[in-house]
Amino acid sequence: MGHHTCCNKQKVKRGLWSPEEDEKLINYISAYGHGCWSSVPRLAGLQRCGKSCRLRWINYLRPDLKRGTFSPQEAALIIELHRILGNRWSQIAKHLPGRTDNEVKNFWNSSIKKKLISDGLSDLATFSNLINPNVSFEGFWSSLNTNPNLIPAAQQDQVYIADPSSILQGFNHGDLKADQMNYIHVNLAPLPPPMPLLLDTPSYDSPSPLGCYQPQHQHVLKQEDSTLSNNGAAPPYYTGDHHEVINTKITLPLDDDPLMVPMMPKLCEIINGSMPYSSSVAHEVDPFASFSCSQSGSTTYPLDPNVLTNQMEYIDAIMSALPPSSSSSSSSMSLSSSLSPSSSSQFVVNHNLPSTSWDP
DNA sequence: AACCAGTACAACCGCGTCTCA
DNA sequence: GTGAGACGCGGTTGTACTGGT
Repeated sequence: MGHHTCCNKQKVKRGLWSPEEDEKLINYISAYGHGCWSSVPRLAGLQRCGKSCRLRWINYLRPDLKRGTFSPQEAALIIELHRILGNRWSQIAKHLPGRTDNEVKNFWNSSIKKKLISDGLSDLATFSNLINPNVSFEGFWSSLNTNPNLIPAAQQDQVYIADPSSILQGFNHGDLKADQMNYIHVNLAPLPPPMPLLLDTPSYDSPSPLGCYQPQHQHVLKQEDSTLSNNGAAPPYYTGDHHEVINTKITLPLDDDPLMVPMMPKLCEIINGSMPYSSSVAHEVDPFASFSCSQSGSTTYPLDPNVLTNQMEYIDAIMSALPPSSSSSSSSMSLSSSLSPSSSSQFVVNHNLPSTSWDP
């Protein structure tokens, strides 16, 4: 248990930051930028190590932070992203504008994790309850049985796949990180045929190295702060108070990240039928629709494979489908506003989503 | 009022990765 | 190619706060 190398050189203060220290740091970075963090404390007149300054700035003082409690939509998004990405908090936080990895991690450990454990249910079940607390796990699960695109109910006990990697190879999707294998029994249970690549879809960009196709202008994004860039990949940054999303196309960070799980069929896709079975009509997918359709709603399952060909698009779809958050500066857009002019929804779902409140 | 347990979250730490001389 | 320093990430700890007794 030692200190940072930069802290060994001089006596540094530790512990909570005082308002005066905050002010010094804000003033310095506002005027000069942080540059080399190791030199920031000296130049800013702080008795702190550079690492501590960096952390304080990133997690607390940065002006684009949202702060405040997490909205139900953000909570649901975190749960779903965690299901996909595991404990990669920085990756998760990139999809929650104004939130830091530390904040997301703390929220997970203090609230969500506890709730999942106390409920004694899988994250899947709890997620469905979060989205629509009026739908029981049994009801949610029964909706799986009534989806004509799924395997017969009698086979749904066979959710465990001894060697999921062989299944993934069938999708030509590469490797999985070990901790993500835990989810495969959920994600791949009702396994469809391999997803065909759509090589000549005009609305899609050139293929990524993984063979995925990236939709252009599915969302309109603005990267507001170049310092937040992710090696050129542009996570969805939004324009602060205006809840407005402007500019550019989706890019995928999959290229440089061998740990990123490529296109697995997701439970939501399976449930709402967005798996590759037929149809050439493109449609938008509401990943949450399946969580709210099990009881009284009339549901037509979409059958089109043209969407969600990888997990990042899947995440984007989740974010698009989330209703505007009352407390958030909007990581989420309304579904309608996220629809591209050329693609209209081809499926009918009675959402009947009650307003939910996050009550850990 | 005092104590205690639980909670939230700020901050620290170690380690892996990156950059550059 | 290599080593040192910087950076970034995830796990963990420490502390302030809150509510119950």
